[in-house]
Amino acid sequence: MKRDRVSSVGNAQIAEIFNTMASILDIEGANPFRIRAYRTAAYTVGNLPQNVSELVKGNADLSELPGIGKDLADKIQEIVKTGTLSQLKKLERKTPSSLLELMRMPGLGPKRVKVLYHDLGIKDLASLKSALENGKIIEVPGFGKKTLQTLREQIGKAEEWEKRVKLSVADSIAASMTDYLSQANGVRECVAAGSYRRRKETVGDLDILATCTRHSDVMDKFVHYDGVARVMSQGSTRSTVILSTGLQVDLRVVPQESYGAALLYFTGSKPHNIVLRKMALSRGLKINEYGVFKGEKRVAGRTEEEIYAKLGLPYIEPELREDQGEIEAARSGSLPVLVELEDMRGDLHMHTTESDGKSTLEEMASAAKARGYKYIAITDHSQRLGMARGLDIKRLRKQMAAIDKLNAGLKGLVVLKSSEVDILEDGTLDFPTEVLVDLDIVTCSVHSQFKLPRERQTDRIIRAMDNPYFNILAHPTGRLINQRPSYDVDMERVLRAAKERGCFVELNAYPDRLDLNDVYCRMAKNLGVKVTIGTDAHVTHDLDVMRYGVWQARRGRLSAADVLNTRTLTQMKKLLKRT
DNA sequence: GCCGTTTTCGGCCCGACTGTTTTCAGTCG
Repeated sequence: MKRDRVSSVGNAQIAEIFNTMASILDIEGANPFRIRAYRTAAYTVGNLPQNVSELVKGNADLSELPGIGKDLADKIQEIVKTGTLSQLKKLERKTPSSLLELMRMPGLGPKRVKVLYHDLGIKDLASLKSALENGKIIEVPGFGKKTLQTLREQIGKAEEWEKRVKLSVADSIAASMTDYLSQANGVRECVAAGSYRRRKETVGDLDILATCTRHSDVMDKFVHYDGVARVMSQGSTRSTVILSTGLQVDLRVVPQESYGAALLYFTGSKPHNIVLRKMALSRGLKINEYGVFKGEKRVAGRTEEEIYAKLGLPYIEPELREDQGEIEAARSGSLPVLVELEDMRGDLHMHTTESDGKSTLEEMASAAKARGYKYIAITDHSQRLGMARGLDIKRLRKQMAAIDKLNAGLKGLVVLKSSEVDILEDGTLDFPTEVLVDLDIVTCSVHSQFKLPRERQTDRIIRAMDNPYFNILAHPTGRLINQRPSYDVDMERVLRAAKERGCFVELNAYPDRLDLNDVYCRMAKNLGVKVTIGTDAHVTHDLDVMRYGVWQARRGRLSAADVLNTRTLTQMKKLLKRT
């Protein structure tokens, strides 16, 4: 099958153009629903598990996508064909897109940015800075002393706005804060909601929800938490603080009977909640964070299940709440049963002291056994990766013998012989066939030449898969969250190639990687490629990062059946066989 | 700009807190 791959317009690029359109229209004071339409479209396109460029080429009807009508479908066509949007260019002549950087500033929204631009010609952060210095802004209506104070404080801290922390970081902060707040007087429930509860790979701010008795000091305790650098706002039911790490934390307190409604509301996502609220309205009900109401009367709200039930829906797992088809699936009874940590029977990616790990083969094996695993694969690096003390053939053979010896004395756990084999620049593997044939599993990854053009990088990986001993593509995109972007690769083509050849892709659970991302997990599932969740552990306690991998898999809608290492060893070995 | 078991026009989710005012707009989630 010949595939057209000239397009370079990605979904993210289209989404960004629509978001820019929305913000500019917002500043111009356009119809708010028109603005929302652009944002909705950006969201839809940005989270789509297919490449929109491909859909355009296949003459698909884009207006069938949710929130996309004829007009936006045409605009997508234009962007795919030309890389730009003429209407955006036109708008930018009147309202420069540099104003968007002002909008990102805490306390500045569209209305104020518009006033600053029209009254004082402030069009970016630099001109705002000089205006703050020469005292001009005080003459503008709506800007008082306090606002200026905040702006002066924030202007030099652009890198801190909207800073998102990795899920693992949010996880530990959430644990210590909910622990601390639970000790306040009269606190009943206390949980972290928001994108943390939806297990997004990064978290912008932490949303904590508490229920308590009437005279609780939980709010007071919250603003006096040790790590608080600044109290942004403090009310009786909601407060916001900034921690010294820069993370924003919101605490919301509601009565006991509203717990479910508040949890639902605070977990989001916003688009998910909007759909639920609309559904409620069509049934003559109203949903807010206090409950489901029929007129003045609360008819549900204690639990989330109760609220979904009022809408005729089964419970929807937080990881699915993105308005990406989960509500339709709930309605039709086709929600996936998501994989759980308890489903995991083994871990197929870990290192030992033989390469760059910190624990020995025996230590890794006993730690895995303690976690209830039935099998693990030892995947030390191959010879090319000198930096990580990659094993040459001689050392690998020696390790294989050591594994045989270990297995002979092990009960309940099987250690599989494997290697994390480098994919060389020309797509060949770092070990010859006579070595690969003796391994139980061959895991392969890209550790060099990250800057290859998309076409060549994709071809390189697929050529590697042509090797009949190739089993698993590890950390398929090579990205490090907040540190290094993915190398340029056509993941859809890689996944199709994996499917054709009987290969698997890894969801690397290491918190800095979480690679595959959720969108690619869905793509893999849709294309019928099984995913293996591996920790890439370099020390025994790293085995515990499995839960982040499982969370990511759940966001990717994977069920246990979609995950290779939920299988028994026998079942897995059968699946690994390439015919 | 989207959308339709009430609708092809007239709707479009809902509430808290702040600052600047003096009854509320703007921002945020």
